[in-house]
Amino acid sequence: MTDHLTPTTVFKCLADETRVRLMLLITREEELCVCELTCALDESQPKISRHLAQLRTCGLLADRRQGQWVYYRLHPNLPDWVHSVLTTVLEANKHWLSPDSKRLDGMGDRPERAAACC
Amino acid sequence: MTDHLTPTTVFKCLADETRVRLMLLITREEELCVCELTCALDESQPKISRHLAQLRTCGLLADRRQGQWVYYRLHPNLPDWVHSVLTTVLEANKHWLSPDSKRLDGMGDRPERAAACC
DNA sequence: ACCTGATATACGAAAAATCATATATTCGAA
DNA sequence: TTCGAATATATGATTTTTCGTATATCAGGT
Repeated sequence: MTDHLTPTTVFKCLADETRVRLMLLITREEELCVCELTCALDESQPKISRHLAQLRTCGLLADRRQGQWVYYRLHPNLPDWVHSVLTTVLEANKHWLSPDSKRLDGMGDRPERAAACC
Repeated sequence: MTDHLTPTTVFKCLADETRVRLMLLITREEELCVCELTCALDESQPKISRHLAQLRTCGLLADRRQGQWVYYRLHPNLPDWVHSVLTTVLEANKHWLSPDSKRLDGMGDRPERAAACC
């Protein structure tokens, strides 16, 4: 499903400020819910949701619903090279991402993370 | 000059089929002139030239004129992470690039490469 | 100076991406 | 079953990209 990810497709997905930031934050944090991402990027909810949907449709992200929250993570079948690109970019651009990371870290009332269980 | 390359800028540059192919070919071959790239991608000269200009303006490519030919190479001051992304993508997508590589390898009358000298 | 091949740019037109706003859906609690 | 919080989608307008074609520039040879 994510095997037909061509370089063009992947780069088009990342060719938007909102979407790169989303992808890098998720790469860093493993899993984040929509409200956390909305707060981190300080953008409107529909905007964040629309971009997440696009990343999910392309196969870069996978989502999981838990109660009222929907958590997004890197798609488990992401090709190695895509994963490698993301971590490389993240490592070299932490400063660029820091406004978002800070808002995320300073966010109160973050929803409890509970692994799919019980 | 290429230090202000943000992830967004870089990915926007790569978010076009023609431009990724150009970048990956140049990454593989070190240096190529416009006519070689035009032949490899099998596209019109103005189209190739326009995309090369865009990549040069963004600071991803540098050019050098030698006689009637203009050679393009990765910009010498390219940040490490950009270089790393390019080689990663290239290694993992040789098959995807092969139609272009083949046309390039099969091209007759390729202009002589002469290092800036004499 | 003139011609030719290689490359670059200008100019609309057409296509694609993005956005704000409004509205729908879904879940949990009351 | 009604309500509110979290998330998703639809819609139409606006902006951005991309393209084909025509034209300009520039170097080398005659």
